[in-house]
Amino acid sequence: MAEVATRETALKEAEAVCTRRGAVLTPLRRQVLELVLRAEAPVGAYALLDQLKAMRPGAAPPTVYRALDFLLEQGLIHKVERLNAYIGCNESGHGHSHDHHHPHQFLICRTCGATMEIADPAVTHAIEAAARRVGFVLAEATVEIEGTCARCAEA
Amino acid sequence: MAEVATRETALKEAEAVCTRRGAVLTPLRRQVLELVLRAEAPVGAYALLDQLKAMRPGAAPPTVYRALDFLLEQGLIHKVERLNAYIGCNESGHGHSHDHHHPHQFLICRTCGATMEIADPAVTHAIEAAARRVGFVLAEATVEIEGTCARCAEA
DNA sequence: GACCGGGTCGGAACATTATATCATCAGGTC
DNA sequence: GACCTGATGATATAATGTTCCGACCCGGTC
Repeated sequence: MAEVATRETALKEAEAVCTRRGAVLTPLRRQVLELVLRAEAPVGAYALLDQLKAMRPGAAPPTVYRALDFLLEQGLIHKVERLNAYIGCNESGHGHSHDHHHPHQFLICRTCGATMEIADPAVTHAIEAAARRVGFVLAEATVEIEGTCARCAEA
Repeated sequence: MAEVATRETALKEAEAVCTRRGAVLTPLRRQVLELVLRAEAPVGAYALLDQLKAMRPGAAPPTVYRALDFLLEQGLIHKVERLNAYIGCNESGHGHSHDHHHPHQFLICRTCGATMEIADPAVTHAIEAAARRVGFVLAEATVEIEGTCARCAEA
């Protein structure tokens, strides 16, 4: 499967990114990251916890949330606010080498749940301009677009 | 205070909007709407519940959530996903007469908590274009911009 | 070696946000 | 009156997220 290869690559790169920054991708954090990457759609913290318990019987909510916080901090995953769920950061294409927080947008399919990350410069620019116009100093923008993905729309 | 007048107007208009649609702005719903409008910043459901209890001793979570669902449905309030909080819909300026769901964006100040609703056509258009480009059928977009508002930035 | 300090993790309890379910009541319709 | 519908009352429970304390490891430093 191609996805497996992609995931392996992503994990290796995550490792590299952390090392470069003096952060440590511990086995626990790596496991959680792998679970997030393995999922087809954004995953909830407690779904991750359930899976994690198979490997680590003692796992509790803080176990997962600490790992997620770390991964969010490092920009390796994102949180989808509308779903209270987490998704692997997809850098493909755009030139951010895992910036801690890079501008991005999500397309969330209501039918199949698949969530796609894009980084549209026009959207980013329009948001920056809108903020500037009212003297607002932008720190981070959440853009979550809900609807029907191409595949589900034609079916 | 000007805000009181504004609020009165908003409540009257809400009443009118509901009637026009055959929906009923019951006393409970009206009270919840008023509490939301009265708040300076987005309010959580349980904060509303606490206030509501003063007027309705029997109020429970479903009491508030049902009212909020109705108000969301009617487009009289919005939910701020990043804060799990609710805010009155501000139509001022743009021409939507309480559409059920009109495109809008939030500017959330991390310092003072104030949250401003805007409706920037460029942002809306860029999002529509981005979705169309990948064959995504847009239903609704959440745009929540966090940062520092003009007032807090200069202070 | 002994000691300290930071970072990580285990584990219990708790806080916050939201929903499910069933009962009740008022108003309209047949 | 019997029946339906929409709104609310009331209890319980689910889902999501945090606080707190203590243990442990590891890299310095004396």
